Amino acid sequence: MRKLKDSRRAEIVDAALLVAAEQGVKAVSMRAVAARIGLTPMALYGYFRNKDELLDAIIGRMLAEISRPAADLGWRETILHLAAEVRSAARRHPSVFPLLFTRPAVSPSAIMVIDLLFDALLRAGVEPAQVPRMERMISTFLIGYAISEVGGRFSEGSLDTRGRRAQLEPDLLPGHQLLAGHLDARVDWDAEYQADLDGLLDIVAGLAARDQRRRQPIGKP
Amino acid sequence: MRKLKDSRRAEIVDAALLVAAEQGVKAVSMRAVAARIGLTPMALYGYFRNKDELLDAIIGRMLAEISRPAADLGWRETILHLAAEVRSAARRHPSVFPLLFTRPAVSPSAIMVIDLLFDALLRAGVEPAQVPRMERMISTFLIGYAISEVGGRFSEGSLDTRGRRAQLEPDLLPGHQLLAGHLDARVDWDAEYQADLDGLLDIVAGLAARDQRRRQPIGKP
DNA sequence: ACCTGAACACCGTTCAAGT
DNA sequence: ACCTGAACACCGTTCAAGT
Repeated sequence: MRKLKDSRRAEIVDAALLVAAEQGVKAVSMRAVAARIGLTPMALYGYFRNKDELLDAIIGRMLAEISRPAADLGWRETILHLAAEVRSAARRHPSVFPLLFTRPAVSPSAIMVIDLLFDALLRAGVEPAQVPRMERMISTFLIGYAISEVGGRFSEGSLDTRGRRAQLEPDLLPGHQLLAGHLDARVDWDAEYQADLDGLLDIVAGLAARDQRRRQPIGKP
Repeated sequence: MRKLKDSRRAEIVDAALLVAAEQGVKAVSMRAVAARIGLTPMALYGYFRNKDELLDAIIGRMLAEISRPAADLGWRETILHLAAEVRSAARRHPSVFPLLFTRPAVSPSAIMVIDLLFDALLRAGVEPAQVPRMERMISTFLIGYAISEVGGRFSEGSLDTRGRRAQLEPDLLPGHQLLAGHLDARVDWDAEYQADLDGLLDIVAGLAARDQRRRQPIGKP
């Protein structure tokens, strides 16, 4: 039932994703998307109530590419898998990814990721009451990092600016001179992501250990 | 020199900030901003090359409200001060803040914050080579968290969705049931921010301690 | 130096109409 | 059921002109 309607919907979302990839999110207009598949702008309103709903569908489509981690992975490996998937989704859809921070995550695929994180945190031994907080922290980091990497906040321009400042105004702040050599260094994003993520997972592990000690009376191993 | 021009510029940025506060960033158009101070849209092009440059000026204006931490604060307190300032800037300008993640941070006020973080991390004892990475991690968290809080990613809607799902599909994922009671709980953002930030600062402290041990041969206290 | 008017090539969305 | 046409109230930006 309504299979035709669904495939039309998918066709529209695909077209929108293409327009975004080729000309940026700014260029995703009802008119441009419709034109790409030979329709009139008004035809889209049979499938999406308005443009925001179309944008939400694009987000959902992008997150749908995230693969489920194998069920036999440990909690740490599960989170690492999801982190890698989120990051590669961002790299595949750099112009669309920033939309994630702009609207609440309600698509089925977003909820899948959240649920998998919940499950991993519970398996890590984090107290249930702390699990939503930890999930928020981890997903904030995952999305924030990916956006910064693809969206330009850490772009070459800004790094250059920082490095140049260190050379031009050496006594700006005590210690800034010390950093001069490191500010313009080529960044190894993979290594940095890994290191930061390890740090976060250490927080999780530490919290879990503390929670377990509390639940287990002293003396009982 | 060119004092008149500067004050006109400031007047325009103020107007843009007002329009954003009252009707959202979407409503910030050259036409609307100009109209608010009795000008023609074209008059703005004497002060800003285009709309993007006006948006950058808005970001700079918002970050300029961030106060410098007292010079005698410890590294931890310095970072906590900046974190609180960033967060309250986000709460003061919820519609404008998300722009931060959208463009590189090159305004003088953004650079001030970055420099102060650099300085704090050096004082914490973090190896200079690790300082830029740590700064990226902390600022990613600060901005990401603030955007999530004000921008709707953690909005009531999405929390409701998660909680409702736990009740409707109890066997969705093992353990999801355990969380049901916590998903709809009212979130204490202040406490959560504080706790997460403490976790991050612990990473910094841990890294610093390791770096210092390495620089200091064993046996020498 | 600072601003305006008119114009161009776009937007999202509503409504009524077509097949 | 699915789509189109015309219209409305908007955009950013260019160019030439005004004072």
